[in-house]
Parts: sequence; structure tokens; C-alpha cells
Amino acid sequence: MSTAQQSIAWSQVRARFHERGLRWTPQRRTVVEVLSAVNGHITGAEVVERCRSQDSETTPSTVYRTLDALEELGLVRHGHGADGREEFHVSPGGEHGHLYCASCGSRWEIGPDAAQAVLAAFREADGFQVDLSHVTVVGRCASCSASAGE
Amino acid sequence: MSTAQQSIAWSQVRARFHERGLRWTPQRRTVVEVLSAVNGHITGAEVVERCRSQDSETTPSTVYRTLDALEELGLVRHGHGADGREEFHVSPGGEHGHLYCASCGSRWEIGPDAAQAVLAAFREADGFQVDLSHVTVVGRCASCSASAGE
DNA sequence: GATGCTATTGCAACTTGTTGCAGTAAGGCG
DNA sequence: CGCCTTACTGCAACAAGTTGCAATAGCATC
Repeated sequence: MSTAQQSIAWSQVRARFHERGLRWTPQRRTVVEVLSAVNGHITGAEVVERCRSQDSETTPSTVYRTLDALEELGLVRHGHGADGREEFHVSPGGEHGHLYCASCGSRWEIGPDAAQAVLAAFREADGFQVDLSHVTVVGRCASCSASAGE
Repeated sequence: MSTAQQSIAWSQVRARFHERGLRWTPQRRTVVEVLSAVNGHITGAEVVERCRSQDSETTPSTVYRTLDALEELGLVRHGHGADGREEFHVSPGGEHGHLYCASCGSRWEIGPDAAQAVLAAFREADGFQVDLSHVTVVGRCASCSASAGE
């Protein structure tokens, strides 16, 4: 896994901020610490909560603004879960989308094969370059549609 | 277009409610009137606003609950826009998904060809039956990715 | 180490929804 | 036509974000 790479990336965050004339503050440090412990994805509310448990003074607006800044630096990407709630994908190296089964509620990642095929489909049809990691695609998983009640 | 069909559908709403032991109230009538004037999709907030302009007493919770009821009857379907906000698709006969260009902000419908291809891609990869109408797929349109700045 | 510019913070108010609850009113029935 | 059951409604409080603004505090400089 890219765990080693990731830690390098996180250790460089401060420098990345400075490069852009942005400031390194205790609040941002907290957010980055929380994120560095995340593998995959996390909701906005969850980030706020974890920051709060590390520093009770944490304010939601600051967290969301820091998340925006980190997204601009390319360290996280935001998307939306099946319910439309914000979701942040950490470790941009491993871009991936999600599938959500509306029937049984399970979730899983979109495999590279499917991703390729889907990207190709959109590209051929409209020349559209989709970003599958932005949304959670909803539908029905294989077992649920097999036992499709109605 | 299926305008004629639609008006028939809306005129049957009351009966559909009764069939299920649900009640027909002035508030629901207002929501249905608002929806019957919609072609395509509308956000939740927008429905509330329009209902309010027709009946200033309108309460958001009632509107959202009515929308849920209508969804159960299959008269509308909800999804989420690129920003995760709720969006209701009216006229279920014309199921369709949306593409949103993160670069220029334009939106358009996913054509039947692309839809077919995408559905096939997911089905083949995981046996997953996606519901493209549930989310707005984000990416970059042909012209934006052509003039891709960076 | 003090200074000044300005990126950030935290507050407060607002947006979009959601939910529990007690009171209200559809509408089937006698 | 009045009664009764229980599906709705409206309220109020909450959850997840977002935004404007005045005060604070990084940090580059002297």
C-alpha cells in the first residue's frame, strides 16, 4: 500500500501551504492530523467530530474551510455519499468511486475494470470526461437484484 | 412529449393516495399542483418556495414528507445535484441522469446511448445494476477537456 | 525581538433538510 | 350527519454545511 508515500505527503503539507502563501495554524494542523489517520474516506461531520475530540475548541467553519484548502492543494477530494452528504476522499493516489446498494445498503469501490468501461462509455457518447470519484453511484448489487423481490 | 400522459397521471394522484389508505389534504394538493407544473427536475427548496408562494402557510416538513409519499407512489424520484442538494425528478416516464461539468458549470442529460453503455459496464464488472438517475455525474465536458487548462 | 500586512479564525445567522410529538382533521362507518 | 380511528400537520429543536465580518495571529521583514 502507499502508506509510506502518504506519510511523506502529509509531512509536506506545511511546506505546500507555505508555497502558496497560506498559513500553517494549529487548527489546520489538527485537521491534517485527523486526516492522516484516515484511510479512504470520511464525512465532513466526522472530521469535525474527530477534530473536536482532539481539540474541543474546534469550530466547524474552520474545519470545512481547511478541507477546502486541502482540496485545492490536491490532498483530499470531496464527493457526496448516497444521501448527498459531503464525503472526503483521502489519499488522492488511490482515486476511486463508490457504489451503494439501495437495497441492502452495502457499499464498495468501483473496480478499475468497471471504471475504465464507464469512462470509455461517457467519452464515446459525449466526449465527457467523468470523475467517478465525485459521487456515490446508487443502484442494486448483484445479489439484491438477483433476489429482486419487486 | 408525454404532457398528456402526465396530466392524466397527476389527476390520478388523489386516487393513488386513497388506494394506499393515505389522505388527500390541501397541503398535498398544493405540492402536487406545484409539481404538475414542473418539467424535468426541481430542488426540494424550490418546491417549498413555490408552495409557499401559492399558500403562505406552507411548512417545509410537510412538503418534504409529501415528496417522500409521492416518491413511494412512484410519481417523483429524488436524486442529488452536483452539490449534493436534493433534487426531484418529475415525470418518471422519462428516467434520465445528469452530467455536470465542473469546469464550465453546464448540465445536460445523459443520452440513452451512454446510459446503455454505462449500465452494461457496471453489470458486466460486478453485476451491479446502477440507477443513473439518482446522482448527477460530475466531470468535464468535451469542450472544457479539449481546452484543458492544466 | 518588534512591526505590519493579510490570511485565518470564531461568531452568528442562514440554508437545506430531518425528526419527535401533541393536536388536527380526513374520511369510512353507523 | 356525527363519531372515531389514525394519517397528517405544524412546531420546535437538531444536523450538516455555508457565509459575512470584525478581531486575531502567522510570518516575512527590519
